[in-house]
Amino acid sequence: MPRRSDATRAAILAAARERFAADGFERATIRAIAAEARIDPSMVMRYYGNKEGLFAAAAEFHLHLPDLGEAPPAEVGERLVGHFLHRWEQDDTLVALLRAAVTQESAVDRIRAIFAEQVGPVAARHAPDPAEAPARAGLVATQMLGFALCRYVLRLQPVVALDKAEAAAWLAPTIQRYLTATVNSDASAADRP
Amino acid sequence: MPRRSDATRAAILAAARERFAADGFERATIRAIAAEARIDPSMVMRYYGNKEGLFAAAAEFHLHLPDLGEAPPAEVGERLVGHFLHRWEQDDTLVALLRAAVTQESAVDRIRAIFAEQVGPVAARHAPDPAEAPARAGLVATQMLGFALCRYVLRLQPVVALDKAEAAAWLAPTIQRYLTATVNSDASAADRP
DNA sequence: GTCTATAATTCGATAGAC
DNA sequence: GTCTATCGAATTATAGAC
Repeated sequence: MPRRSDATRAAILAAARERFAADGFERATIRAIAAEARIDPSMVMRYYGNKEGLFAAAAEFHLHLPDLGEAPPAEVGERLVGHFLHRWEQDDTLVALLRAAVTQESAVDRIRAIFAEQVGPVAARHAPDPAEAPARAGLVATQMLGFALCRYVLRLQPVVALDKAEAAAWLAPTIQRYLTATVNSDASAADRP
Repeated sequence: MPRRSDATRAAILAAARERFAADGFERATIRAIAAEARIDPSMVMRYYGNKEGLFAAAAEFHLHLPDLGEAPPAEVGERLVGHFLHRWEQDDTLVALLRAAVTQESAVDRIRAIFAEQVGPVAARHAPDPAEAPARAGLVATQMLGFALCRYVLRLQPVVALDKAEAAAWLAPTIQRYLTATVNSDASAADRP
């Protein structure tokens, strides 16, 4: 049953995501979050106990990956990259997680879980050997999180300048290889004109 | 001319790199850095003015990339990846930069400069069109910084478990393609068995 | 050069009136 | 549920004795 305070709670979480994403865990103050939500700081404590609890609630995140089980194997990389690029711009949660992960172990745990539970199965479905799924999901993480880091946190100009189609064209073959390539196959494919 | 206090300054910088790398900019306190350097906290202030100045001094970083001008074009990715993997384990500076970049704009500037000034020329030398060098260096940054993030900061188990040879085998073709591939060439090369 | 003492902030968290 | 007032802790930074 919806509580009367649900609107307030939602406003707090939205403000928290915004501040955590923009400033990181340490610099985002409860006072600033409360101000942005136009609410009293003590309400935040009342609802979420402490700053860590607030972050945990704000950093709830699902990739909502589509079912790639029926996708043509050759298009898995492309579809996964497309979904990632789209998902990041829906809200600030992943950027907040990324920024907070530097000092908050709970943020790291969340990111770990996302790739293990949400990307892992995709890797298990498409890897030559399902036992390699964790390693392949990890490699996907290095590229996708690295892209998000450079684009949204570090704001490296050449990376920010890429539009989504360009970014997808560069990243999709990488992800495709991490998910499906046999070790050392195609290791030098890129060299051929 | 070397000052008498140079040994002290070096000890402070080494301790600073260690604490910044382990805890990030906010959580690494001047007190803790001074304690690790076995020196009085006020000395740190005396030498470096403030925490920001200390960080700037500690985050001086050079990749020391070898000259890849004479390298076989097909091996540029492999060599660059090998050098990166080796360089990270020499000291904590890059990890410190990565951790601090979340809240310190000066750390971001440093990272930007590293890729623009140190990786950019490699890209300019080997890209089909030198005008694309910044974009290609940026793509290299997404993968190499993403790998460092997952391995040293987030410590994702499957990524930590890779030994250097395995990591290089996976990453080298990616970097090779970002540096040298014509757009859309080899986009589906990884699909072939 | 080195250390003590402390100023000046800032923030998370709590107590309690209404 | 909401707000005021404030505590207590931690930190950067400074002033000044030795």
